[in-house]
Amino acid sequence: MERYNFKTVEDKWQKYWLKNKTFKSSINKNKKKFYCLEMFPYPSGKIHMGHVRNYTIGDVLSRYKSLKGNNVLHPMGWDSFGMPAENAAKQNNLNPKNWTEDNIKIMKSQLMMLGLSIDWDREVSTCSPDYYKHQQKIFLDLFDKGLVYRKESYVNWDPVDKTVLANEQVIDGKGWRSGALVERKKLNQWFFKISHFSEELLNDLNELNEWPDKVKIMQKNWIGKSFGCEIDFKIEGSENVKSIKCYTTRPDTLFGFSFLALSVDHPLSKYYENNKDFIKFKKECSKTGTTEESIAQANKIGFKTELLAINPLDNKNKVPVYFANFVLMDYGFGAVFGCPAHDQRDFDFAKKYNLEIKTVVRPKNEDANYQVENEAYTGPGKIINSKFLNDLDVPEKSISETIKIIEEKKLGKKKTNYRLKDWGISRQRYWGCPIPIAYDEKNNVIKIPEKYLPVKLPENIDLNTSGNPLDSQNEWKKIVIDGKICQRETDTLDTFVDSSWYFLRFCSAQSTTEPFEKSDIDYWMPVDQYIGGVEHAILHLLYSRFFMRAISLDNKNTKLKEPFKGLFTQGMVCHRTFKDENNNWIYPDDVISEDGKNFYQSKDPSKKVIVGPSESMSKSKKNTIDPEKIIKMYGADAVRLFILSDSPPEKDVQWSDTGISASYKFLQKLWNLHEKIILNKKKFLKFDEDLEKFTNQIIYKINYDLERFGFNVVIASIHKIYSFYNQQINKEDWGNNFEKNYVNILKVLNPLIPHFSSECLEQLKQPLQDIQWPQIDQKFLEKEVYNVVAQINGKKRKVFSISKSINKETLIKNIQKDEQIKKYLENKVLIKTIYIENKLINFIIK
RNA sequence: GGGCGAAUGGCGGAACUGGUAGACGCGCACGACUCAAAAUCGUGUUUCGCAAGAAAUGAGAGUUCGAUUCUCUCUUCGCCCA
Repeated sequence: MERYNFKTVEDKWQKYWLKNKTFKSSINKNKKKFYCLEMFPYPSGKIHMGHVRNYTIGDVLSRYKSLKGNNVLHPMGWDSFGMPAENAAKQNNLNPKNWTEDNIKIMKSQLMMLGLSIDWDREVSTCSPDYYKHQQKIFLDLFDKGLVYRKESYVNWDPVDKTVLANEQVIDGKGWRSGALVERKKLNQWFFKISHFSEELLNDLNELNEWPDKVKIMQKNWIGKSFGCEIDFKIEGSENVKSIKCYTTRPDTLFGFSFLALSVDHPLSKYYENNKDFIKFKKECSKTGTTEESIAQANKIGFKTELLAINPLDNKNKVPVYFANFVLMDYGFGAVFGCPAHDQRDFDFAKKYNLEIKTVVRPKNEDANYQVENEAYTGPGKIINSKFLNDLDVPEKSISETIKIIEEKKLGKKKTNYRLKDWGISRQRYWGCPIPIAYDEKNNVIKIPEKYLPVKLPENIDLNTSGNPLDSQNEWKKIVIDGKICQRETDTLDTFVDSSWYFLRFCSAQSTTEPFEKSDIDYWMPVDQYIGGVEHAILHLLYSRFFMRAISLDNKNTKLKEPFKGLFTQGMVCHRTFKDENNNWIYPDDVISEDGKNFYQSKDPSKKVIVGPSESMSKSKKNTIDPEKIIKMYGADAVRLFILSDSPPEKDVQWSDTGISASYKFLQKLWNLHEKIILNKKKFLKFDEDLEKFTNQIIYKINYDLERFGFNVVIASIHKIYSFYNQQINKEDWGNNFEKNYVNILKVLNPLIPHFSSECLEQLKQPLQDIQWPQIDQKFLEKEVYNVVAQINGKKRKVFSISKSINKETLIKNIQKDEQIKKYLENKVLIKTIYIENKLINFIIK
């Protein structure tokens, strides 16, 4: 017998699949299609275990669906624009394009090593002009539909690096690279009008019944629909201003009104442009970041104006008007009324400026003398101190009743508001898709005509300039359109744009003229199963849903709205963390242990290593395991088996060395079993019913578990298969149905350990084209003997093997006569007998 | 602070719509093979108890003949949002 040599076997089949284009997909209307997509990777250098898990899940599913007779589309590409390339290029004096392309080469070869069933003919890379020229077309299409616009907006500005920072590059209010305090700076920027679809994006979540509820709830909260009311506040104390419009979700707290706060960008700010104190205040405000979180955490500051706002429900109630740093121009009208007792921000602000804090809501368990003290009360209760609003239930009645009154008195009107803001897509970066726009001498916006597309990135570029490197590309910026000399837009598109339609491109990856073709997306879309990390639950998925709608809007060819029919979010891959005495992280590779309890540095075994908790693998904590190294050591099938075996796929999995080696050993055992089977020369005479039953039942179970993503349970079943068959081959007579059943088992193994399965099937002279999932014979699924549990007062006392044919009365009688049961029943009164067919009998006695 | 979810042996986890808790794997123990070790194979392995048996699914209550599963309260942890 030979040992299983995974190297030669895996290499052989990977070459075979590539050469035969086994996974090439094309439209076949006679077959049910299945579009399986995993979130494509950013080509950062090497694949990590997270990729291995993600793509293994997708691959098992694709192969399984294919065996089930589906026409499977399983493509792969590269999310290859983005900052890491630009940063790496800066540091190492390289070109981002070369850096990216080198990484793609490495990562592609690594994915090949995993034996994935990918149609590589459809490979796309978002940084390739072949891809982004179509994206520019889509941009112009959305522009024509009025879904793209330009406006002044704030960015995070690093005053030292003189560059715009993404939110995640701002750490504790400082630039991640320079450490400088980040400022808010206004720039003219491009936006997608995602808000046009707010209501639809929210409502249609209800139709996504193959999405995890968790993700739908997150999206719902992100869209943040709220009902409220816009109110006109009359203003005293100024010639210029007669009223200010506010939006509020809590009109019921109007009697607690003690100030009105405006955003520094509110139109009224123009009257204070020459006020030195205001200028100073505005500058102070610019130090607050642009995220909601940073604004919430920032110290609340205000600039008091001479204006007074009048409470629309109580003319005698006149309060000061402030400009305040916590009010955003993007939300409502950039003006809020302050009710300190029932809003924590307002409370903080009122405390600081000594404003009145008037309690108008009491919790249900307090009386009307209740007073808010150390913090705002935002919970439910009843209205107090509010004249005609008193005693209304908060929030059920109070808000709607107040709005009714406000509308009757014509003081304002009901309004729906969304937290979802339009999507800012301008990035002041080089390594992204150029925005196909230019400006003429009068700064008018000019679309770049289609014949000039793609707008390609210039290749020779100095990245070590401050700000956007494209700004200094004077030659590139110049373009003549219809005889007019124009300047190109130098901002590039947010990389989330690239990933918002790549699933469409995969359907027509080869089309040179169109981003995608009607016949292709009619057949392939939507994605039947999308698989990826939960970290993309909001932005990427929401943007893709927006894109599908934006493209479909007024489009004769497609009306599709939801790109992803099914969504699965997998958990992370975790590993223990290690540190040395000086609190430096250490790679698992540099750690040794003999007993699994005490750990030492492999370079210097006298030095102890401190073991930390298991956390998701990350480069910064150095708790990573290199997949390529592991594949080379144990083989792809073993890695696939392990990554699926230890935890359910939606939960985190712990990487363990003993786990992967167990998978490797198990494959050896399977191989030994296979060798014994094919070397056996025995004649098979009789039909073996036990074998037939076992095989049918286990395949039925595996099928059921695969459908529900229970991969870890599937692998438990495979272990059972091994034990069963290993016992079978020690029998004298194997049964004439042995090979048939064994071949079926090998087919079932194919999605999970494809190299191994293909090799075994080939040795048994099985055809390798169009392998079909075995047909289950229902008659072998039925059990003839059941285990029936006998309980006394709900407590298990004995288990009986009962044949199916026996009737209820006889069964109960027989069990009552049983020695062990009898002793419990003696001298007791039998009150009730509960009988569940083929499962249990419960005697209730007293 | 809000939302969502989780908690089961030494460890990862299993248990269909409420019906034998601990499948399967790891680890550990013992045995076989070996001069020995590794590898491999076999047996055992929730806890207490010699046993019969009893207890046990984060804690506490409830519904039920019967609860890991349903309801409520609490604790701890994770994720997302703020």
